[in-house]
Amino acid sequence: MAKEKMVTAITSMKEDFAQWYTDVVKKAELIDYSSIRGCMILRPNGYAIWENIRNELDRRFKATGVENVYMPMFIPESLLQKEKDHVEGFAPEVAWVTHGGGEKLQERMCVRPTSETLFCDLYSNIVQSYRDLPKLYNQWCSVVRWEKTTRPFLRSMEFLWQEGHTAHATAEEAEERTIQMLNVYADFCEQVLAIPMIKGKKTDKEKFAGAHSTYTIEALMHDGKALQSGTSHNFGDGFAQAFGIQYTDKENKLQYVHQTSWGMSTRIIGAVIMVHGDDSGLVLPPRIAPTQVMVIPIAQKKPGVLEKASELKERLSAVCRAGLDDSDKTPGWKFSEYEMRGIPVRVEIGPKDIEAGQCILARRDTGEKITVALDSIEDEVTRLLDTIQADMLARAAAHRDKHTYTAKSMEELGRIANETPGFIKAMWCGDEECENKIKEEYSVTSRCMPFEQEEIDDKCVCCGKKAKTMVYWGKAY
RNA sequence: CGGGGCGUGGCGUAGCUUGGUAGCGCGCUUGAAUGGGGUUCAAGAGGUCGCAAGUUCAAAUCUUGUCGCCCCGACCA
Repeated sequence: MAKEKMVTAITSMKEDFAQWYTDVVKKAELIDYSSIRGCMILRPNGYAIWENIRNELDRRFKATGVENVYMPMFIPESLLQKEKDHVEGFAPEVAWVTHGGGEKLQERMCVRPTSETLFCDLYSNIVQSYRDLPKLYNQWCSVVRWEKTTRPFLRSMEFLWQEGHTAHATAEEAEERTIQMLNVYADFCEQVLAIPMIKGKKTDKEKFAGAHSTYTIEALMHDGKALQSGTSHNFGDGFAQAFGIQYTDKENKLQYVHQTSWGMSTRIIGAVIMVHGDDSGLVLPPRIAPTQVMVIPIAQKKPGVLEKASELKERLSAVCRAGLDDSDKTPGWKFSEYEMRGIPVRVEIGPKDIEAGQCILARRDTGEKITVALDSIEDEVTRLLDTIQADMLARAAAHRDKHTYTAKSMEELGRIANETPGFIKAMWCGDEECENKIKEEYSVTSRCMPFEQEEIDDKCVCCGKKAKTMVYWGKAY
């Protein structure tokens, strides 16, 4: 009977994946909807995950020499207009400020949809000499895009992210940095979020507005849809020319800088949910979980139980992020609640255990329960958290591999797209016409041209002409 | 922006076709017994039915408008 109640709380993935997703974000109390259209409230459970992501990423950025700054949230229209492709790409989805203090503004300002233009404006002022380079700046902020339809984490009108903006003396250095940051993202996702990524380059059609080239990491969700999880752009000297960012080189010649930008947003939390979650709710990888271990006392009013549980929590706090629920809810209720919230390990301790000098550890990812001696609890929990982290990555990788297909013909590609959602590897001639045709016919888009290429065939899957690259195709969020 | 669905105590809903002033479950509060998978019993508190106009003696119910949310497409991190 208890089980029945649990499954009614969250729609099963199989029944309706979209509804399952919405149920999880709400029931795990990650977000709440706000009274502003398309904007979400990050509640403590959700924001804590973002804080952990931010801390971990920030540490990794700084290890590569990046410094943090903060830019204004408003961009004057004239500044936004400077780079042609960039405006065209973003103009349809910017929010405009037209009045201030009751007065109409002489020049309207947009709320930043991204800050390339502001960074370029800054760089044009502070870069004079080759000695001023490189500039490796990053900012943590929110941006606004006037989206038509929104979903928690995946697409909201305002979202939190980081945007890194760098300026370099040479094209080679810029390209190197672009790839370096893509690798930072991919490593972070695999090691911390336990999400395996496909690294690759976007086709011209899919690249960022104003970019020379865009690199991406792509993940596969449980329902077989792809999610672009982070991007790194090489701008070449396009923005530098538009904004006049020039420096004097060693030969006393004026040169344009070469720039990059790279970003990861709260969208990545959507990936964590959709890669690891199950019908009981969220499943958090230990390294990102705000609470890694929750101690649940059984029969807590019996003498000595709460004291022992509290002592256990204190001991565990020395080796991990531990919590104790001593509320007067029943144990069964607590079990379900913390499963829904995705806490990796649960410790059960009751009178019988105390007498036997042991406790029970339950894994969130597999549901497995083991009995361990209280004496060695720190070691056992530490090891179990590592095991869970590794197993989650392995499972996600196995799922992705199982749902990665190859297609040698349009028919095959179409059949896979319609019947077995996942990544589809297929050869491509490089012609945008073929790319468009595949999208129109099967509503799959090119996810990326992976760094790890395979020669599936020598012909383009669409037109049959000589193939240039292998492309990952898929339905995307 | 197209197509579909939905707004009724905190949450989930019944009532709407055929107008007569709102019922149920969960949750919440208090007390007691429980406690190893959402425990049981008892007593309580809580709603201008999304908003605005209109029709009517009378509107949750009918009409019009409006706002919002969810899902599916087209566009984007």
